[in-house]
Amino acid sequence: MEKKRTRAPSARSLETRARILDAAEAVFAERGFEGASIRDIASLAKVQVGLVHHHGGGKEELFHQTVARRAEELARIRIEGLERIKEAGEVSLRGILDCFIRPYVTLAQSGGAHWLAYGRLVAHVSADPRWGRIAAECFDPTARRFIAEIAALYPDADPQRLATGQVYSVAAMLAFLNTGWRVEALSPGAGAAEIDLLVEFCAAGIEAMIADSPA
Amino acid sequence: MEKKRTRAPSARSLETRARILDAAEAVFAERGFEGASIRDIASLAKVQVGLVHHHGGGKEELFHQTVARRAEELARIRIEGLERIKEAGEVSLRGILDCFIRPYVTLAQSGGAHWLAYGRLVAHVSADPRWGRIAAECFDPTARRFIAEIAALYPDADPQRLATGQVYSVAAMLAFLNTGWRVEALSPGAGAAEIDLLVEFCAAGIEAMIADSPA
DNA sequence: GTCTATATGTAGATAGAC
DNA sequence: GTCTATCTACATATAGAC
Repeated sequence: MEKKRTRAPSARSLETRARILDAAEAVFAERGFEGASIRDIASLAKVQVGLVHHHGGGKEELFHQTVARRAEELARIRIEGLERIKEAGEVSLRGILDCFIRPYVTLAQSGGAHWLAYGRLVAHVSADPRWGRIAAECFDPTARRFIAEIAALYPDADPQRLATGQVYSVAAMLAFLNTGWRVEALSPGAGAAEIDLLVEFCAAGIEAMIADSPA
Repeated sequence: MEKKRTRAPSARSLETRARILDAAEAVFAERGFEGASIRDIASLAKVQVGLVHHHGGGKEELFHQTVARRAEELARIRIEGLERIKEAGEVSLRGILDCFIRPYVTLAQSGGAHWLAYGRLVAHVSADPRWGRIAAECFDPTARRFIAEIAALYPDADPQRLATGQVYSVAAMLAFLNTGWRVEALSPGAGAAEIDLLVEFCAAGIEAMIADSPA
């Protein structure tokens, strides 16, 4: 039985809820699911412990919400970019991968600490099969959309190989985001070049996989 | 002050210690550091809780030992393969990457559940900056050795790009190991082909990165 | 919606007998 | 080295006043 929706939440409630999600994002990202405590999240959000349960609905549900919130925004940006290059008729493997990779990396580098923390959070989700359902819900639809676009470019390629290439590309992107020794040493203009190289790595890898003798 | 070494440990003690490390490996791999409990590890190893502390020396130290144990064996196998192809004069980018990737994947697929669990364990270590020191100690020396070999093949390439390529390759390899939807569907002969494709992805990606305009 | 207080379980670690 | 028993701390979750 679902909770009945009685009334729109107050502005104060919405702001508290956002503060809790922000705090949860930071703490979950830094220490993982089990390492994070509701108390730390409450303290960072400057609310009482009980309020975190009230808004979050338990620790697992809070974790789920934290991952899902930015995933929706990210998916929207990525799909918009994809449709933009399709309308412009500039579809290419590198262009498609760029639409997938660049928004995430750019936001992590210049979009404030939130997106940087989110990168680590996603790394935790990806590293642990336990969160497979969350990953499937939040990330698979967009990933499938991108794989379909690549498949349209290479109609003869084995779809499984394209999917594998996508998985490897996501892994490389997360490694890029979460390997601090690089991002910190970046001079202002270097960021874009780094992204270009990452896209090049993924694109060349995928091309090589599908050029190899088909299964 | 270090503990003084008085006598060789008994066979019984060594076997208990191995059982504890095996159990710790399985539980840490499945639930991560914080999610694992000493009690679960003790229960799986069929020993008392106090014994886990006695042999492991605290939870963090136990985690460290668990990661380090197989890392040493893996490093040895990888380096041996590397020296074998060097003596045979068959050094190539794909050959080097193959020496790095194949032993790990092969062990995970056919070396028993231990190595499969170890793959997940390493994924946890890699995903969390908190374990940077363990990763540096256990994995960096071997990684550096392989980067040096690749650098010798491409003396004009930017060493930083080679290091970046290595990081991406490791990420792709871990993704391959820990993405169950593939391994389970493998027919006996398919495993080798999958490894070839992974090596091809990484090699082509690295080649493309260093072929790009040097910084 | 928010806060105080508390219920209940389990964590890591250790002391001391054998 | 091994096992029993226990210490202390902190976890999640909730009940109930306001």
